[in-house]
Amino acid sequence: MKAIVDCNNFYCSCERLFKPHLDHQPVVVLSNNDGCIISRSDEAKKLGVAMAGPYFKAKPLIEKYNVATFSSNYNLYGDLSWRVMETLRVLLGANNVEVYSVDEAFLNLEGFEKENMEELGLHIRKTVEDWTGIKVSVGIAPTKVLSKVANHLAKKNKQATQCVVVLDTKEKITEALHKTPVEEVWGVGGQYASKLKYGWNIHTALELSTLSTEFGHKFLGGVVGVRLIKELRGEPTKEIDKQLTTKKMIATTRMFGSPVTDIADIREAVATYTSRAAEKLRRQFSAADTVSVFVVPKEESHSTYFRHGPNIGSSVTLPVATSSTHELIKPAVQLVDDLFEDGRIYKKAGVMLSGIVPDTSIQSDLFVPEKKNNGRMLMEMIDNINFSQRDDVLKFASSGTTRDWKMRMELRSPRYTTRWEELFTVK
DNA sequence: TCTGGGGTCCTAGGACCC
DNA sequence: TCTGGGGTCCTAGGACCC
Repeated sequence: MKAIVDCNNFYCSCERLFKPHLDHQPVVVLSNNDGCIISRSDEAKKLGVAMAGPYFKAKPLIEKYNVATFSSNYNLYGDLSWRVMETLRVLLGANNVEVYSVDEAFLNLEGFEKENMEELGLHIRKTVEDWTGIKVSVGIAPTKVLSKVANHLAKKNKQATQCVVVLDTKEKITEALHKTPVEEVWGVGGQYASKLKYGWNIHTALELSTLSTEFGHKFLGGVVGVRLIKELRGEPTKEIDKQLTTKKMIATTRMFGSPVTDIADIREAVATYTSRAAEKLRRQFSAADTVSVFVVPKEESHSTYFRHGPNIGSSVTLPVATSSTHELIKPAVQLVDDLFEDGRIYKKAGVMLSGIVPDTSIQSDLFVPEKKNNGRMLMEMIDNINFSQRDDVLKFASSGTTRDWKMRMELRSPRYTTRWEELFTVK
């Protein structure tokens, strides 16, 4: 059996942890630049605040009902996420925990099968809440896709289920699938959902599970669709179980806080993003040989639908893969100079690292003199200090200090758990 | 006026090779 | 009169996830 543990309204819960007076009050958390709403408390959902909708559109509703609103505080969320995942690792063993996202983890429950699954689920939920203060929902079923279905049902009816749903018999699975609209199935997005409903009159997960795998192959993304249907039927598929350990691409991209016209600002931003991407690279003990940079100019929008402008990008392949920040910054900034056009207004830039290989087996190049690996120790030292603070305390000079392009974060709460000077005080 | 920032996988089609 | 077939690698684009 497999389980998914999912934090309830994670970012909102993190904010509430230090503001207990907000329990049972509507709360929302905004994306970078305070652009979109990315987390809503149950109360905010009930008021009709739209998920992933732009903040400015929801503002009248938010002000009318006095919804508590926060900018994203990733230092806080990252630290609490780490605590939740550690708790799961203590409970089930690190090998049985697959962190899927900041607020979700899959659990392998083989070896725990003999115990009562319901009890196990309740125990997990209670322990995580006791140790971290974060409420979670648990879905348990034979496959990952079905455990997601179980988790949805747990969240939909928190009172009755106590946030734990187990699908361990054919009858329970059939009933659960019958109650689940097709668009709520993990792996069915907007495109497939409307095709299924309006094209083929498929409305529930149960109906979807009865379709042939050939149908899945033809209309739901090839082998992806085949896996989806099999998993819904309770047949685990190997590919979906494979844990992703090292990333094949690492990106850091941001909208600017305000539009930028000065190449110096873009150079600084790209240098900063490169530092961040290189850190991610070193965290997974990898090196990269390809650096890509893109910029996005601001464009007039005439359509009523929101569209991102085109990315104008370019990339360069280095003779040798590296994970050193300074070796990656140089080509990245060079690419900015190639791409930048005087007189244009830019709203976003990004850096992507690819051609990723393990750091230990970097292919050496005959024509590049072998370097002493003294940069590595420096990098590790910087990473350790910055990680302990969950922020950049140390950075490269090319990242700049003026930061005209930096994000807006007007409503951010204190970094309670990672900064001494922002510790929570008890009166 | 104001719409995030990561990632993944898959397919199709073109270039190129033998 | 006759004009293969199979393989690899790369890129772009589409779909999905949180």
